[in-house]
Amino acid sequence: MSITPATPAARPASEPATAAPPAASVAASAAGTPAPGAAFSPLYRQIKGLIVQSLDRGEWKPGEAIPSELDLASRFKVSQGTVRKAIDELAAENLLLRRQGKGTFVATHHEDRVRFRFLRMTPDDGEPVQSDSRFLECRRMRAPSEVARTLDLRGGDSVVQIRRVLSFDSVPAVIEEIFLPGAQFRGLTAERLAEYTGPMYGLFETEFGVRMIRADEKIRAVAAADSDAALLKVAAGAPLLQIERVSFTYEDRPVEMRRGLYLTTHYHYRNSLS
Amino acid sequence: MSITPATPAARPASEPATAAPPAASVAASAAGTPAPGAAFSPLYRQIKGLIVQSLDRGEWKPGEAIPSELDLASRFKVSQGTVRKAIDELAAENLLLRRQGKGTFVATHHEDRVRFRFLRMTPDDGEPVQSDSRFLECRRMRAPSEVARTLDLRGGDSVVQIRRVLSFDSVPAVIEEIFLPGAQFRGLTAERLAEYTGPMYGLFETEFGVRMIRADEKIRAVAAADSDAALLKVAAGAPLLQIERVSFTYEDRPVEMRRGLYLTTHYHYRNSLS
DNA sequence: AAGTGGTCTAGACCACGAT
DNA sequence: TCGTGGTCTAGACCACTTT
Repeated sequence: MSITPATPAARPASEPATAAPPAASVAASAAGTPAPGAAFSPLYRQIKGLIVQSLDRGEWKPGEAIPSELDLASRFKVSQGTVRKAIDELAAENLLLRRQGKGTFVATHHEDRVRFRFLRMTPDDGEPVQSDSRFLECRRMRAPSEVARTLDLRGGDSVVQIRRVLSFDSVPAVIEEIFLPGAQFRGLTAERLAEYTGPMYGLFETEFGVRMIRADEKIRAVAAADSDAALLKVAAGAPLLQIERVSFTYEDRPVEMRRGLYLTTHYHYRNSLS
Repeated sequence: MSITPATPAARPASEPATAAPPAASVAASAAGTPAPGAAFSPLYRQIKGLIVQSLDRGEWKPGEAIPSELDLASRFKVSQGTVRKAIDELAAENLLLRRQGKGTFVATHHEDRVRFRFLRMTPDDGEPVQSDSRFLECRRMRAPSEVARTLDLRGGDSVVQIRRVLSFDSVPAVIEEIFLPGAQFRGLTAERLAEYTGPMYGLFETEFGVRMIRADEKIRAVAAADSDAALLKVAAGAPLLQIERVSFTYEDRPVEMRRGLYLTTHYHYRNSLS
């Protein structure tokens, strides 16, 4: 990234009167003479990076509007079209949300549309049901090696371990174990979790400034262990859907590791391939 | 769709000398005066529809290049930018594939990149392994009511039923049952299937002109029935991943219904949420 | 009426691949 | 060298929302 927030477009102060705009050459010079093997980065992608940086450092909060395209264009000293293309990509990645006539907004987990992208369990018949969660555990511990590895922590770093049971219509259907980096979730307690109503990622976002953007999942069918079977009120050995999820925030930094066991007799995991 | 293939851009033959191009008004007039409640459809989306029609009727075959942006622009009597935006969306939906310097190509299941979007089973360690399939059945029958419903067929229409076992490293790991509309798959026999090497969707595409674009899946954990357990060489009741898939071709027409049972002791289903 | 994002055009130039 | 897609700009106008 050769364009810095301080001097957004480090370009030669060319005369604006120039008939043929040296557009692409500006991008090339801004990106510096590309070293052999260095990837060419178009202007709009650099602008995109700057916007992500601003999102990351919380310059605009989830739910808020970001500056208009023309504002950003003048701030970065590029044309509106270039800003537009940067925002287009960010909107396609669901980091931003465009609303014609109103502005462009930072996506938030407090909206259903965002929430259902990360909540894939659906009742076989009928509409989504409100889930209610009972917390079994919420404690701090040194990160187990596997957790440290996937969350990119050092061996001795602390993590928060959460265990909970989710029920649909008062029927227990999900067991979840969650690991979060302790440093980013100071003050997270069982009470905070219990008293909060709404999506968990919403809590992370508003209370701890950590926004989940993307997640990778590994899905398997497993037999219920005795303890899990008891919590879900099924026979030991009953088939359960196991989902291991690693969630990422801006710039692909991992911030959550989650293992869920799902009873799928009346619910299924929906997915779309394309 | 008010622009027809015959008269692509049914616009008033305005003088090209006009300084201020009546671009947007053209789109509006092309779309007709929108009835109250009728959605406004921008020009590039109408162009996109025309391109999809051409793809659908096989004007350009999978793997082939479509005409250049300038060619399409002059064919449709719009600017290159408008064609570009239409193609951008089609590329984002994986119907087309852009290659700088070479052209824009119709996506094909004979490419790995496309194939792995529909093949989500991955070994826990190591790289993807070639699967080999044994066909248990391939016969024609009247569509069962559930199949007829999801494939949008009439009650008495014929379907092809295929049953097969997939093995990784000679270890049986998947049982699949597939239903296809008989009318679109005339001449599909067990022999044709057995002698064909490569992805099944590739066969559908080149032999029957049916291109899979998108699929919806419902995923569950189930206990292995006796017959399935025997095929997979596991104990009855063993947990299996069950995936029900409905695949769609152009214009969202359903063309395949598939039910798979997966042994996930050494493999998992990978997914990315965003 | 003013401000925002959305569409459309036209033209210049760059990066890439084939010739 | 040429043709392809890719980037960038500038300007006009449309659609939607709020004032």
